[in-house]
Amino acid sequence: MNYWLVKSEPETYGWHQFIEQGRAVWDGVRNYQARNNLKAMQLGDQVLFYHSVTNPCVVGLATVVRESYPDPTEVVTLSKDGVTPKPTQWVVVELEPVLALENPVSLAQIKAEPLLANMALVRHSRLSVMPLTVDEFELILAMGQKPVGNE
DNA sequence: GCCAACGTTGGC
DNA sequence: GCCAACGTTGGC
Repeated sequence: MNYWLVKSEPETYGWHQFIEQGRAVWDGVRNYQARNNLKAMQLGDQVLFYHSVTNPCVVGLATVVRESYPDPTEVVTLSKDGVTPKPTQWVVVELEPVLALENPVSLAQIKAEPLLANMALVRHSRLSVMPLTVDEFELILAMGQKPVGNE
């Protein structure tokens, strides 16, 4: 079992849309490090869903329901001979929602927590798919399920 | 809306 | 292979 965090801009694809659809094809990732993380995801892995840009916070928990396969949104390009398609290089996974956090865990809270200081979210703010340690994962989940005002 | 950080591209 | 220019992401 592995633990991950994925980012999405709520204006583009937010948690509520994810809930309505009940399943998401996590496409459009165009960064090698993030892609390698997608490839490493396994069925049943736990994935925190993070809203970036607007009120940045972890809003929910998802799980991997299909492992990586070529990204259908990738534009197919041809090799120099003009005939052979280049192998696709980007991948997607499919996710399903598990639960919404009662209290979204803000980036400010994460930054204020010394145990979370090593997260890629803090150290490499532009990475959109990142691994978490089990401790980081469980701590954020616990923070998100505490009653309001009890930090 | 601004800006810093980072990744990618292209000229040399 | 280096580096400047540029585009994008994301925090504030």
